[in-house]
Amino acid sequence: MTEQIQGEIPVRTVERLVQYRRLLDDLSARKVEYVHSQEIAELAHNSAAQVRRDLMALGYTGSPARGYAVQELIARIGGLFDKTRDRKVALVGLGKLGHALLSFFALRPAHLRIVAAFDNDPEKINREVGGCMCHPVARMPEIIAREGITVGIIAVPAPAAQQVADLMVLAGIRGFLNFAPVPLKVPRYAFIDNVDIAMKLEKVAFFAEPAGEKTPC
Amino acid sequence: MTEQIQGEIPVRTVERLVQYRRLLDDLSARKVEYVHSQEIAELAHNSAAQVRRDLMALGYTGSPARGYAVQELIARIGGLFDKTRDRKVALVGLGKLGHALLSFFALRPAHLRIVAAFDNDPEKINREVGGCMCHPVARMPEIIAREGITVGIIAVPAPAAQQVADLMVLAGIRGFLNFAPVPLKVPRYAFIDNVDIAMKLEKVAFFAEPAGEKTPC
DNA sequence: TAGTGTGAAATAGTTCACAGCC
DNA sequence: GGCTGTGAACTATTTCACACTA
Repeated sequence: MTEQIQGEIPVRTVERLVQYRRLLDDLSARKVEYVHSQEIAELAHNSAAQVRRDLMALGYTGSPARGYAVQELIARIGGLFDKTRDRKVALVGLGKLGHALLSFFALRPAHLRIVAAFDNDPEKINREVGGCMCHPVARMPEIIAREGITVGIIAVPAPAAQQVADLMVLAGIRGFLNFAPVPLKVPRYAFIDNVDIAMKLEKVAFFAEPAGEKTPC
Repeated sequence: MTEQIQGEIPVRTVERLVQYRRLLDDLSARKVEYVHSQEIAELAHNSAAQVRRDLMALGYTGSPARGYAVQELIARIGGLFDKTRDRKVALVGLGKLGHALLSFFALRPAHLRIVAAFDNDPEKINREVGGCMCHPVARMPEIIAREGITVGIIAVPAPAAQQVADLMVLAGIRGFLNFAPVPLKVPRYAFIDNVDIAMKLEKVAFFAEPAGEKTPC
């Protein structure tokens, strides 16, 4: 919907590869050496054909007899994401959500670090929040440029989101993760993905049929 | 991917309708009475044909001359989501993310209330967190059944997620919003949607091309 | 005459099916 | 014999195009 592709690998495939990597790390920890598309498919809840397609996108080819070498696959996927290794991330908006994201991302994808946070609340400015200095939004262009940040997380209220996004584009951000519940306009060469949590919850509530008081299969 | 449809309205359409409702509320606040598909399309960043299709799903038909009546549309979309009005929500997992979600949802979709939170951390049990009592996971079935909760948010670490989901299904939850980075298995009659924030960030980083230091259009 | 409703075309994405290999 | 790689079929979703209406 709001995702402009620019690589040759489809967005969906990349999503699944991230997922596969987790599964493979898990298998690797359990000393599994080879794995078949079927097994990955079951773990990831999709079809074996899909898995094969996705893995083919890596240019890695498995052997019919033993399947795919776990270590090799991890290396391939790691190689693909290697270019994201030194990407720095900026977070704008230190409300409840921004706060949570900050502490959340402090741990999870180890190779992506939030190196700067921005907010306009005087209470927060120039104080360290979750291991990260909070700067005023006005200093954003300067700091983003200096640090060479290319990825930005938008966690500001909806009315401010577009303005913030524009600033970030100008400052050099090329990838956006937008938590504000509005669609943002960014240039074609930037990539944006939206996470609309409130919408997701409404959707889930909508499709949750309480009538169906069936017993589990 | 992990979304099992059971209504007659496509999932994507529901997502967009939630979005449209926000836009319409906005227009309504600005005393706009009629709106054309074109205008909604521009605000929502998609095509006019798409908007017309989506609105047709409501069974509401606009007039060529004036377009769609804003109030009427709001009423229709409201009517569609009316069945979600009294849905109660349970949150499992009061880590950083769970905490943020709790305070986030305390405000946002006013008609969906988190009425119970669960965690196994003795530090949190039986204390009020963000206006909501935190109970031990063991009491989940009892409380969910008593309160008639049908929607659940899973914000526990990945290894515990499936187990928690199973418990919730047994307790009567029929809609899941899963923040754990693992695909969960739920019965066909339950609806599940995943929000994998870490994956999203990796994706954005992957597609953010710092090379493209082009000037904005 | 601009804008709607909708069939038809186009496109994207997923699954099927089978040749080839180990 | 079972599994991979891949063209072909299929499905879902979006866009196009145009008759129709206020």
